Amino acid sequence: MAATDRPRGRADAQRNRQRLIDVAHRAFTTGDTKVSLEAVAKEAGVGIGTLYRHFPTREALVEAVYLAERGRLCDAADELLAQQPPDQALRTWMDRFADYIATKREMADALRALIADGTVTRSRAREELSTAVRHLLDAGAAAGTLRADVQAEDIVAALVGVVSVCTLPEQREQAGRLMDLLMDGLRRG
Amino acid sequence: MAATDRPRGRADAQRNRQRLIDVAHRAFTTGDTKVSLEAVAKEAGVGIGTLYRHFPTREALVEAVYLAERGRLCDAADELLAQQPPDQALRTWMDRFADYIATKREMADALRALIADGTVTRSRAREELSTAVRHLLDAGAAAGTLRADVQAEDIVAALVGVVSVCTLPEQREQAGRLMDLLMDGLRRG
DNA sequence: AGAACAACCGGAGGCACCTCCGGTTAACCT
DNA sequence: AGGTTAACCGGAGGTGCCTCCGGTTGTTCT
Repeated sequence: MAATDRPRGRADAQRNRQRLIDVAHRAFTTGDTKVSLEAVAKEAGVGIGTLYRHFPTREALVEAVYLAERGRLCDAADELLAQQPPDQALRTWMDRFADYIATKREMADALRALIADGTVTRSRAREELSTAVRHLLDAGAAAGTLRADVQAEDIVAALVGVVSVCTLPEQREQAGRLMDLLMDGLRRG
Repeated sequence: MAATDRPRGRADAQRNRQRLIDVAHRAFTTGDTKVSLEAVAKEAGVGIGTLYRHFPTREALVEAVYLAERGRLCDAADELLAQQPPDQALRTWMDRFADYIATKREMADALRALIADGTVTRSRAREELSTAVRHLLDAGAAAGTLRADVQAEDIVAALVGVVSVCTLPEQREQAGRLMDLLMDGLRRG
């Protein structure tokens, strides 16, 4: 019986995986232009094959990189609900979502690919975001301020659509207007 | 004085340009997967350099290919206004827009790139679409059924966002729901 | 017609993506 | 400790994107 309970794979594999995530994180946030995955692999000291085995698609890597931050974003939904009426909380959360994406073009592309590809990609990101939105919508429906016939997945799709189109800083205002419009459609009466 | 009034460049250049458009049109609509521009050039019997000189970006080629069809789509806005109340006309036009894009993933990508890039790309496509939407919005505002404080460019961006996220046939329903939501936000009272 | 030149042609080349598979090695078992 | 093996490693290679520039040709002017 091993002392360690299921080491979950080889040690070198885990080390490489973490190294790749760290390097990618730095490259994504530092770089102003599109990051080359080959460069990430090289800087992490592994071959390109290793990178692709750990992260079969670019999106998979991006998702792993932003796992923690996305968790905080989703948690914020419940926290906002404790401080504001549901409809206001939803609107605030939308801004947080836009902020979250703002510095991470990679993330916007990844999310769009995830939704548009539409394969059975039950991605974790999509799941978490839908759950967060659902909490907000349910609270609003219970309070009577938001419509009850809206699907959380649709709102996530809408938000991803907005940020996919409004990627540049100077388009931030437009994103705000579109989210306002969305809210107008979501309110009751 | 030449009989022809300004031949607009060399004859072979024009021939090649048209050939590229024809081949690309066939390739875009026939192909199920992403089209290789190298393949288009080869099938048109020209070098890749010639293709890129005529169409500096992939978007430029796509725009040229769908010029006529897009013109018809934009004309439809005015025709719809002659047959339906403005708000209904707008909603119908949104469906036409989605249909237009449906068989042309290339077009959706091109439009998104055009809007997101946000450079001074005063593209013809963007211009025409905005004009069509503006007619619909203005008519609705005059009739009092639609809000008057909405910018046509925002609606175009929203529609492009929707179709960028709902590209697959099975996501067509979701696109419809999002457009309904958008309309709810646009109506007055 | 013939010359001169601006415009056009086309492919080689550099970069990045992603796949595939033979060699290597950490983990486990006896 | 030593053997077995499943899992991992990594880079060569095929494809597509896009640029660049020397050679070619249609057009125009005399």
